[in-house]
Amino acid sequence: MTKHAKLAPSACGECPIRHRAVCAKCNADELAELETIKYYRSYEAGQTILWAGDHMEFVGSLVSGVATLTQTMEDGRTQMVGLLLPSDFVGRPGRDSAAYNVVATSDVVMCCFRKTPFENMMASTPHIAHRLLQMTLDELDAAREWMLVLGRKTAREKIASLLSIIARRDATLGMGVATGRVVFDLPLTREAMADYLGLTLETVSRQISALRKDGVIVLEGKRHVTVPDMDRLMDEAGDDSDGGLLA
Amino acid sequence: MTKHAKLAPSACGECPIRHRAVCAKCNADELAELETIKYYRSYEAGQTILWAGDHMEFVGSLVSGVATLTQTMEDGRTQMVGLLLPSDFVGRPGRDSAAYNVVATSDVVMCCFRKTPFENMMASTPHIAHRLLQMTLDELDAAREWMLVLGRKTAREKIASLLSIIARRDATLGMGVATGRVVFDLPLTREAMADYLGLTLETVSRQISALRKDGVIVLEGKRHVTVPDMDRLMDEAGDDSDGGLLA
DNA sequence: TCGAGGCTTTGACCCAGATCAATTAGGACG
DNA sequence: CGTCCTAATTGATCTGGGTCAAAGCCTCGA
Repeated sequence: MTKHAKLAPSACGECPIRHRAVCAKCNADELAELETIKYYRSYEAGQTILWAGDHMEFVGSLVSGVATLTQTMEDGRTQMVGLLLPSDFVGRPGRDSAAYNVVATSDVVMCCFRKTPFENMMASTPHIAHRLLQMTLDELDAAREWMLVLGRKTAREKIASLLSIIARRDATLGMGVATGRVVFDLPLTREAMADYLGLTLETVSRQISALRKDGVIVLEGKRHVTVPDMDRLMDEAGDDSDGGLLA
Repeated sequence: MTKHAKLAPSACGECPIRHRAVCAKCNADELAELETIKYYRSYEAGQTILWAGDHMEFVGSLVSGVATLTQTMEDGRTQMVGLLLPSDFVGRPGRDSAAYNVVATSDVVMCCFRKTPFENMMASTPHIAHRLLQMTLDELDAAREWMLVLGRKTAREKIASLLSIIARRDATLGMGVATGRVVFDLPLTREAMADYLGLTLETVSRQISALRKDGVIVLEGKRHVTVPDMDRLMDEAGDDSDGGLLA
């Protein structure tokens, strides 16, 4: 999907480590140290990267691909609680196990930092600690934003919310704010969307069809989406907010 | 409600500042410094403590009473995204405005620290920064736990989840894990419960009646609840998890 | 003691979204 | 170029929870 190079603008263009997670201020010494504890991992679509409760040996960030955080009840009902897109952070500094299943939705490449050295570094460099706190607060805001979607929005509004979040995210990766015409590929199956939105996949399909019929979106194939008018979509989402979601 | 003194055991019993938020390691110097920037505020039931977007001049923790974090859509639909009970933390270190409305559900006393000095202190004392990160991660886990409740549970399970969380919380304030018989007072109106659970107040009322009829809970008046068998309640909640929620 | 007004409960009915069940695309591959 | 397999669409029907409406029940103040 998204190539590493394509990511750079949204992260930091001036240092060798391109991930927002760690290059808040680009101190050369810290970056050099980070390089020494860095490695890459890749996963295939469908593979579970971490099971809830698993010991975590790294923290890192997505380089390419899409992964989801999911929670499952014994009877099989599942709820996605976060969507990880390139440059998103994976891991819980200071915790030694995963809280949720992390599943690769497409082929995934992740940039990992070994956990203990990373945490030591965090303890000694306040601005990294601060950056992590801010990122965690962002995630918390996003999660709470999503609680409103799950608890109070209709199926149509839920779909529009999800589409506008993905569109916005994709568009701003390129640069600037998403307005007017936006084009992107859905990184999720209908079932994954349903799990995210607390719906069934049939309802997701029906509502997408309805939005298409009403001209809010244009579909080519199953995944390629054109939004002719971003404002219209945001309106359908019943959304005053300006961003949010995405772990 | 809960008196400050009653809180001490759940916080730190060995230092003059009893709030979990800040006494992670009880360094005397830090505590003395905290004392100099500390003050109290109180609010009446129903009063809005902060509006979303408000400038925040303090961070602090609840001493007594109950407050809620709520989000509202233009058409009036509202979703509660967090429940603040005594010892819970209020504020977003490093941010200068509130993300959600904070509303006092009962009369509230809050212990506040002036924001700038508190943040300076945080920047200079890594263990406080670390503690805040851990608390934020707890909140994030709780929020995501709640996403499962909102997205996938039935009305009955939602009610049981809320009751078991409040029961557990109340019981463990006293000490130990909540099992067997548990007694507590509901700190929320039916409407507030509905806003928390993404239901209507009528449905909340009906499901509470149903749980009473089935002997899962016993009610005296509208608010005083006895849970004869905590395991039974957790079972109704469809919950394998062990805690969670509560900002 | 008696209202008045705010919670709460309960009933009757309805509808958005779930469930069950076919069909219909798209690929990937021989 | 078929054919197999999985994702997606579409239809028919059912139901959990919403909506509207009418009592009940505390509490507080006169």
